[in-house]
Amino acid sequence: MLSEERRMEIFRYLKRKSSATTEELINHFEVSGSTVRRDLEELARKKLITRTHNGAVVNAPNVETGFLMNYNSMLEEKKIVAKKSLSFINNGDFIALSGGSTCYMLATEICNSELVGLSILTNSINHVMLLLQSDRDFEIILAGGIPRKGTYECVGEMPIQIIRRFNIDKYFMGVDGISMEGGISFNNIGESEVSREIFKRSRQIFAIADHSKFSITRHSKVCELSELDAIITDESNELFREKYQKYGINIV
Amino acid sequence: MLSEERRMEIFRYLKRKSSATTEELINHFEVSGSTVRRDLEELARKKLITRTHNGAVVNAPNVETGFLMNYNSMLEEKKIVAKKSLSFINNGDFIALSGGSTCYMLATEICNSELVGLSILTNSINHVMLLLQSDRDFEIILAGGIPRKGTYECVGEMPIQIIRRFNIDKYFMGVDGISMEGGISFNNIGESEVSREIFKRSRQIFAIADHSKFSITRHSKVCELSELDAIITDESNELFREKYQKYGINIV
DNA sequence: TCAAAAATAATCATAAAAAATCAATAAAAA
DNA sequence: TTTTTATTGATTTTTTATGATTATTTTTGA
Repeated sequence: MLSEERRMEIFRYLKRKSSATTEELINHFEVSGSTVRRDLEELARKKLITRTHNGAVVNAPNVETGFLMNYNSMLEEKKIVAKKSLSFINNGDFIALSGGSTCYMLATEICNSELVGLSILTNSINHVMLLLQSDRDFEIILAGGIPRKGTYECVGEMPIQIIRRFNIDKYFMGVDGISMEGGISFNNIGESEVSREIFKRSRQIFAIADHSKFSITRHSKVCELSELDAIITDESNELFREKYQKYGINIV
Repeated sequence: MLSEERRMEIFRYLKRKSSATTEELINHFEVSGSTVRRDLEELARKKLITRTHNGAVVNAPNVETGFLMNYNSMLEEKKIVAKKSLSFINNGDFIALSGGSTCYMLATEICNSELVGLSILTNSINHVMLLLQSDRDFEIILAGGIPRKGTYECVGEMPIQIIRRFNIDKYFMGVDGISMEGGISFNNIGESEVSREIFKRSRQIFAIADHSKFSITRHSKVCELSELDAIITDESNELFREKYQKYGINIV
């Protein structure tokens, strides 16, 4: 195992368990204490964890930082969600993608798929760059406007005006929070406004999110859970599934 | 196998497996360690992977990766033109940039300048990415629409609608052809249409082009030379200068 | 508060890998 | 063709990662 890989794994391990002792990591990764300590030191330097005397604790993830970094603990989960989402897309569909790394993953999957005749609308510059750089021949529409630093999503009235021109078959919406009370919610007003407009113009709406987004309420609400056609996620968490399905919400 | 081809293969291999040791790559591609290391070095330079002591890890796909603009010819000339153009921009200006590598150079210069309070309108995704990734705080407006493969410029009616909302101080227009008969011309209808709209909405218009663009007529005309405020170029070619100035055209 | 225990930090040796250098070869240009 | 340039692999020097050892610091409990 590469040292960098091991550091990533250690971080994931910590993220899953919230914290761990050095002893535990020594046994689990079968390396010496020196190595574990050096790795923890490195992760702490990157502000991903905080060292304690006999181990380490993960830092609260900063929601706005890191679009898709190597240390993103949900990378694998996002990939699963993206693959699942892909199966809902048919040849010739007119789809919309929200911003965010889960939808970016979906864009990657679309590029690697056999789908043809797709039209793809998005306000995310990232996604457009990816789609353009692929050798695939999709019809791409970039709902431009004021691009946000960090997330590379265009917000404001301009993208909304562009979105109004279209009738969308399926909207794949990467979200920041999913909860019974708060519905689908975002961290940013601008992004939620754009999202709401796409929502209005779409025949089918799929919220896509890894399990870490569940039971989280962010400040900008887009819609109720009951307004979704399905929530596509990675986990067959029976607790969530039961709870949501009781309210007639389709979880895939 | 060509070296560039092998590098791409190595990258694909790494993408599939997320990471690999140098040893592994040596065996798989049947080349020496030196070669593998040089290739990895190159891939790391392009920000596609991260080197580790005994191998490499792919970078999570993010915006910075992959976008490699081809600054083929006239690099130095374009830089000169960009630097000259920069001197026409004042703090607080609302400027527009056309697509193309000369304007991309200008965007680079703007990022490195001391200018403050700029608003920058463009239909080029490239330029927006560059400006967003800098640590500068400009107001950026991306006139989105249908992005063209290869040039990353948005064309069609949508960017035009966005452009109509603004009153622009200065338009820096990278052009494909400059000639007495053909005026300012472009290779692409879509791009020239967008350009014409910016032209109409701008108080001052600067055509920017290295000397290779002179005496060339492309199929899509944007405006007459007499409608320009100045042509900014690299060469003090007395022949051009005299010829153009005789017709009252300002060449800088 | 102090001392024992435990963990960390610092130091060092070693093995492995990478970088630098150089010569041979292949490809491209004159 | 010859000359130049780029690529490659072998050789060496340097750097890095690791675990063992020792010193220092922190924790804990009497």
